[in-house]
Amino acid sequence: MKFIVRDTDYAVRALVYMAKQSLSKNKKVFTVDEVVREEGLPGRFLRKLLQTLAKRGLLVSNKGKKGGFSFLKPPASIKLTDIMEAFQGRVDITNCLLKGRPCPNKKKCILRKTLKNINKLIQRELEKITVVSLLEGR
Amino acid sequence: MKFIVRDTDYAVRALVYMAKQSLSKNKKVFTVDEVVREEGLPGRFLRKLLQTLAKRGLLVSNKGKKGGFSFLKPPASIKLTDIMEAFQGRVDITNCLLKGRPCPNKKKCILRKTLKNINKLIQRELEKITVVSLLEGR
DNA sequence: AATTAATGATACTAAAATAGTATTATTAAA
DNA sequence: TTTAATAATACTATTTTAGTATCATTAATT
Repeated sequence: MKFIVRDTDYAVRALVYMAKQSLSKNKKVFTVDEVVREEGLPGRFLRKLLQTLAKRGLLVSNKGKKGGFSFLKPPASIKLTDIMEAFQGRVDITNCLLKGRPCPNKKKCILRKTLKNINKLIQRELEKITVVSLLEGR
Repeated sequence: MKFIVRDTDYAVRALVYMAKQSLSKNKKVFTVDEVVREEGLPGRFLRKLLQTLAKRGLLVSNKGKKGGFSFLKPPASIKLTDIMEAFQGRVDITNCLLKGRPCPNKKKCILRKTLKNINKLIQRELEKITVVSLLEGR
């Protein structure tokens, strides 16, 4: 079950690396190439991901020599859900299918109710996880 | 987020229909064509799905004239998770990616722990849902 | 015995999603 | 002016999804 997509996964790795360097060495600016070297991620692809995070207001980007990406929001305030939303939308496991047509049973569907409740819980739990908590393992 | 795949969705619809007829009219055997007519699902596709359920031991199939599918397990004992497992494996949202390579951080990854706990909870909740509870909406 | 109406098994296929790559433009420092 | 970075956007290969198609088998009916 693909709950966390690859984009999110790669972005998390990049951010955790950046947070680590930022907290331990007070490093501020990171080029895509550096992160790629350290984390072994595909370069052009990661660049696109970091661009997305910049558009989302989690990072700032600076062009030109000495340019790169840095945190706009402090990494302790970046939730896993922020990153997930950037790449896969809000957590939503309540999908019903049936070929585009609306489910004729939406109102009384017990599955839907259950999934909605589970969804809230997932949301709450994932909001507790931040880039820093991922780094520190707690 | 694709939590319930189309196969599962279609299979659930078929089984709920069958359970309804079974409980209200004491109907026992259902052809694919009948279910397709009533539920508007793609025929050849549904046939494959019901075959899978038969292999899984939820249904029995009978070939030939007057053949069709009928419940092996009573519909009140068929859990949503049984159906999901047939088509999408066990509920597992704890996937880590990184291009095939094992995540170097598996042990202390807080995300992994959190997802494992959530996963257990989802499993427990979905096991409460059966074909009959879906039919009755409770 | 032949016909009909059902499933069984398996191969095939079109479309969409995923996971990237490639190219050209822009920008800022040295 | 050169170099080293990101920005934007188009392109592409692979995989997954959502089916369809074909032929075989089986059992009841005639």
